[in-house]
Amino acid sequence: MAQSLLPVPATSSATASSGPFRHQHNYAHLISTAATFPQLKQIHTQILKHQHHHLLFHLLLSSLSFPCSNTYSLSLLSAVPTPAPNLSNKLIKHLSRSNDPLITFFFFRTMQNKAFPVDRYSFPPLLKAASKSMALSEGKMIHGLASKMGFDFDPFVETALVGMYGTCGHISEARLVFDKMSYRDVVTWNTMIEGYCQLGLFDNVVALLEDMKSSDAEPDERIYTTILSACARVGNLDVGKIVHGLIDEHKLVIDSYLHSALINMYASCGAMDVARCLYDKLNPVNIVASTAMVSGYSEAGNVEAARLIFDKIIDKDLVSWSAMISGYAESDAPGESLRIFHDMIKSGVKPDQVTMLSVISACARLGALDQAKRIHLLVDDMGFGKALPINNALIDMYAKCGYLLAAKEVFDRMSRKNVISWTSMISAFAIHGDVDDAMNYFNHMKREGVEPNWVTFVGVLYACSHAGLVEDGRKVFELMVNEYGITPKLEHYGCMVDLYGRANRLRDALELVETMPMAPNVIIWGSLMAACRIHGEFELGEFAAKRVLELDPEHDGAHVFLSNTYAKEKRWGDVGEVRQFMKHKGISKERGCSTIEMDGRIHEFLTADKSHKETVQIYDKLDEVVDKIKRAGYVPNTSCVMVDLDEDEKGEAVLWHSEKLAFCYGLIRGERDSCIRIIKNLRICQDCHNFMKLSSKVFDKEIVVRDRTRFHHCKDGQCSCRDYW
DNA sequence: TTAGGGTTAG
Repeated sequence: MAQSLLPVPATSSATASSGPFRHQHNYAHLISTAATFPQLKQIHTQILKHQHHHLLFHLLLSSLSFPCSNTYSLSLLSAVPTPAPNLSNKLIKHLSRSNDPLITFFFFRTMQNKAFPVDRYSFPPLLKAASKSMALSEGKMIHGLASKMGFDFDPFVETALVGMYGTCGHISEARLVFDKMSYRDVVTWNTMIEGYCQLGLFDNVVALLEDMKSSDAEPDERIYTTILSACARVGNLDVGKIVHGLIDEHKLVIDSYLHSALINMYASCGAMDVARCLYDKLNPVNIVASTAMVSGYSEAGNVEAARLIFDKIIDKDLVSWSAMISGYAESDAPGESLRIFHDMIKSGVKPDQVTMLSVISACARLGALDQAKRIHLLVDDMGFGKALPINNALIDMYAKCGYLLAAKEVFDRMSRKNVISWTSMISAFAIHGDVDDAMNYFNHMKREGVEPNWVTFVGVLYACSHAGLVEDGRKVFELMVNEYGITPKLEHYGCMVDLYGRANRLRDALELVETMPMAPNVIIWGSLMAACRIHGEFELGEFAAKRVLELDPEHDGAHVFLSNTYAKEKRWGDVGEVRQFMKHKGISKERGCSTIEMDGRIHEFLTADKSHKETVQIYDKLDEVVDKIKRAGYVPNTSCVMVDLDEDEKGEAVLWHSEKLAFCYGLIRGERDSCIRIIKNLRICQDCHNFMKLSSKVFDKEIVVRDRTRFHHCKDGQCSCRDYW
């Protein structure tokens, strides 16, 4: 769009006697309406020409609203005559509210050198600037100056000090100032409470609310809004309910802020029923409350409900779009996340870095490499290519799209790396079964002085587990506890149980489950159960499956495991009971689903799927593939199928697994491609694994399959997992 | 019209 020009260009014939620059009020108007930085500079030229130097101060204020003009503004500051105190303070306030409040102190130093007036009104905005930029040392400096000038007993200054110390995390110093105050109003109380809220010190918050009762100040809706927002952030439903109770008790008027804060608190704490009830009473709804509902539903795993609310938001803003994009990115429908993202672009709302993090994460989940590459280019175009969190996400994305080399390239090109970068890379090696590099990078990061955190250890243990390195895993676990002082979490125990289980050390696995300091969850029992299936330990497996069902009565895997186990042992009564229960509850084995990306589109195949428009060719190709690999030694392995089908049925059930269909489609459409990439929702079965290995040799293709937990790179008849998975 | 406090994602 063309930028509006000045009414009369500075190079025109406008002089002191004619045109818009003749009168001072015209300057004032021009300064306030200047739309571009060059326009402002033109006005500057005219001001100097006509010697209206007292207008330079207005010009200075105005120049602050243009980005990247700090040097210019500072030079203006050196030239302006000393203003009245109110104007001087206006400048400080302006600076403190800018996007880069830290510059306030550069300007303030110049102002002091030029002997600009400083009075008690100067201090609150100066302290605000320190808070906003978390600049404790600047804040202390201002505190010192306030004391020197005798303003540190002004209630406004004191409140600002409480705010500054609170924001900078020095809560006891904030409290010290607070306690010494002779007069506290509701804002002071709120500022102190906010400090405690930021640190999640809710006991202090509740105590302070209690103290307020014996003070002159009554808690108002703003205080409650502050607390509710903090409760929402950390998911503290208990205190949130207490606050809700107090609001009702005091019959406070619930304005839209407070109403939205209540909705947000309940939604963030997962209490969607209450949130919904409040939301339905909110009239008119507002974008904040609606966005809170979108996030709440998404987090609760109910993206459909989130979408219904999202669709009704009239003027969607960056936050609401991003909430929906993030909701889908973490759901089972990451493709929808990308579609919404494109809608957002079309609607003209500009994504920010955080939106892009969700989009990258959606790509990672989707595993679609071409999409991923396009998003990477887009992120670079948007200027986010150097941002650390973006690069960390890109590492994860490429790794999960099966392109380990690209992940490593991103990592190598990063000028700054943090623990997340290293951890992402270690986890990348882990899911690709490259335990040596996972270990190398782990040692390398330590040499670089980057301290591993609990997530790093999950990655390293995961790598050990996938490679069956029991002793190494044990050593890493001990290192974590003894040398890094990290208390093992459920995730670490999960890795260890998996490690022992897969390595057929089921007794060790069970012992760990029974002695770990917290209650094992479904994943842990499920992992033990899976290990028992692999190693044919049906008695222990039955025990584990029953523990799984205690925690999740509708767990499909446990029911299937029990049913198969009972059938193997010819306990037909038990088989019938399990089947009956599953039928009654509508539980069935999760249907296998594989996707393959072709010509920029994602093609999805379910087990025995016949809905694809090239179904006939795909099944023909399947017959052809089976013929060819049989000559290379392929023998169908039906051990993963429900055991009471007859052998023919079993053969077909295995033959039509979704990854085989996706592979055949890849063969048909990607003749020239040397690599076929498939994403599968479940673990790959023995038969498909063998099928892929042999196909990689017979058709001379690299086949990359991502299953629920790891990658299989099949080439020349071998798999990177070395058949251990 | 010279100063201090509130809501949404990651």
